[in-house]
Amino acid sequence: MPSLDQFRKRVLNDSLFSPCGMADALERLGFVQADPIRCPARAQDLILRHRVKNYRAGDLERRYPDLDLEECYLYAYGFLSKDLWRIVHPKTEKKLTAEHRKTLDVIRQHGPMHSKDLESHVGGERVKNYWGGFSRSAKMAMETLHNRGALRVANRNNGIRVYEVADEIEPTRPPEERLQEIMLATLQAMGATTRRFLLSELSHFKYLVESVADRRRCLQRLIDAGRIRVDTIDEIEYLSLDSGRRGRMKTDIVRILAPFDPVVRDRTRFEHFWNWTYRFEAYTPKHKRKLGYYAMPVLWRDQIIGWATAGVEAGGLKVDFSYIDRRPKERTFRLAAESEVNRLSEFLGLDQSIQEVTLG
DNA sequence: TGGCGGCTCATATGTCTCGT
DNA sequence: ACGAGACATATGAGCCGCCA
Repeated sequence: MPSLDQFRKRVLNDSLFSPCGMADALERLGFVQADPIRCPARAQDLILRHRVKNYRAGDLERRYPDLDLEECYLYAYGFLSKDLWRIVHPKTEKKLTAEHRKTLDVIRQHGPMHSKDLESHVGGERVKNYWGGFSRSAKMAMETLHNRGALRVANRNNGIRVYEVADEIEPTRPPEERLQEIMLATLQAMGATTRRFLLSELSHFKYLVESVADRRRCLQRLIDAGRIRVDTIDEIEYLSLDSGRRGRMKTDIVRILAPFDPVVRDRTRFEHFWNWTYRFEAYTPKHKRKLGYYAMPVLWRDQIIGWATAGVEAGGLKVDFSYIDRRPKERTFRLAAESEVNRLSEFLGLDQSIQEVTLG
């Protein structure tokens, strides 16, 4: 069995592969989580900039229509291949309501549509949304139909979805196999994780396999068949896919990671790896925050040493670093941190001459 | 026409309780 | 002990309408 140190390096290496072309990176990840908060950029962009050569904020949104991608809920909302999308869908066979059928007809007639344009056809009352705020009913209908697989996101306009009618999908494989494919894809995207985390992340796939016990058995069969590898580190059992690639960890690199980066997402694994509790506090009340609205973990070599917050002020990037323990003393750290801030600035298309960095 | 207020869109995690 | 489900929580950007 590998030591914690070896295992952590392997997980980082697998996830933070050398930057390549967009299509290759998307294939290697298989899924990229989306989040709309821009502080300083959307989660999908922050995730991809470490893995795609010369990535600029917004590239995924711009290239989405050509990349044969879909937006869909896997273990979270995000971007995935059409193949994987066809495994997630179709969902339950429940009949659509009259309102939903009408919505679908209108979009079929008019082609790709913005929820604003739909309002004139099906009305747009103000209704309570899933988040407790308010949305227009036309928008809600589109969201429901998208979730059911009847609509797809054609593209985004300034981050706002434009929907079109999706091709009807026939279930090609038995539900147990579909769930197993979803499990493998999730492991590929997230990297090593525990049975418990994987099963809880995928618990909404009840429409494929109803009971927890059966879902657990689906997972066990993958392990027994040797398709999932098991490592026990400090008595914690981790499941992962064997990528077969053994690159060497790039040395002397500082990386500012998104709150939903695959390296960060499993908070329990994060805690085990670095013995520090990271929290995403955008949705915690201001007075209870400890790290900040959108604190991003900072990886130095293979250690998480603290967090950074970033924002744009007067056209320039402003980054503040904070440390769990203390700032690494080496000069190489300062250079690497400055170089990461420059990369972030370039990715955002900002003027580097008005940049402000507080290294702490 | 410039500025401002207000609304909408985008979406997440963490914690608690209750039932098995 | 664990899973399900309810509930609470935030803010930047863009757009529209209104008024000075």
